Amino acid sequence: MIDLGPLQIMPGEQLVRVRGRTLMLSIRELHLLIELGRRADRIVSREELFRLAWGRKMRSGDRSVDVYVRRLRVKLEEALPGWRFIHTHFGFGYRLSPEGVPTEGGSDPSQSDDQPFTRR
Amino acid sequence: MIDLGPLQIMPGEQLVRVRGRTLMLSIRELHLLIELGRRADRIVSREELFRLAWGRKMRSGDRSVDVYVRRLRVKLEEALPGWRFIHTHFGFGYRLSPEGVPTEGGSDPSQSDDQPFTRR
DNA sequence: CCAGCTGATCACAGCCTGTTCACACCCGCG
DNA sequence: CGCGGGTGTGAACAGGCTGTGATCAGCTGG
Repeated sequence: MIDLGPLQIMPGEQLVRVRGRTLMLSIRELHLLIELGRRADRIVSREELFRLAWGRKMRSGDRSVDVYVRRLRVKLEEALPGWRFIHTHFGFGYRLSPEGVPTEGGSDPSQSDDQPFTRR
Repeated sequence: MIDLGPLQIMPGEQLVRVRGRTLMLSIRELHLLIELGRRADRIVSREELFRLAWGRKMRSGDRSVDVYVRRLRVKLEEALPGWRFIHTHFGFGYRLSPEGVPTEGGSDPSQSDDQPFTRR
């Protein structure tokens, strides 16, 4: 199991939990998140992400990864308002790492940091 | 990995961390910082820095290095208020070496408030 | 056959970045 | 003290890269 603060990814169980609550994800969304999770805190290129989650080579110009990242962001934001999980590295790819916001009644710092100190 | 106190440069991962938090840098900023890091504590001329980070010869009069040094300074200051990393050597070039805010050195009454906690 | 969902693509808007300028500021030197 | 050149900064630009909403077709269960 991959434990990322409030986010828990269980590849074996084929499910993801946020604060104990199971996230409803489609198979693609799930695989994408799992692969991102396996490389948490590291930058993963679109090509590699596609190869990992789709199992085949990405055709140049394919925006599928972007679209699914978007969908994951929506669902994650919905599950944990104010947190940011998937970070864009312009020209490189994406990186998964939980960043909570300090403006939460009760706060849940877990193990990661909070406060993204650079725009975006 | 290049470990410079609170600053960790990971050329392989294509990312830089400050106190464990990932710094959001553009490709140029990243390469420039990496090359500076590889020569930490040594003075590197603009020409060499440009050649290393841009991969080609610097045209005379090109201010790119200055501009990117500036941007790096802003992001580093933002990530670690009060610290100084990139030092200018007039007529020679730049040198990277982390220096925590010196509470000595004489006059510095205006900005005595360097570390506002650990950023909530 | 219909309704609901999901994967795959598009097209367009908007953001980010690498470059260049222009001008203020600072340094060493005569 | 006045210079001339080096350095610090803020902005403007053109393009490429991403974010996003919508559309379409294939499946599946009812």
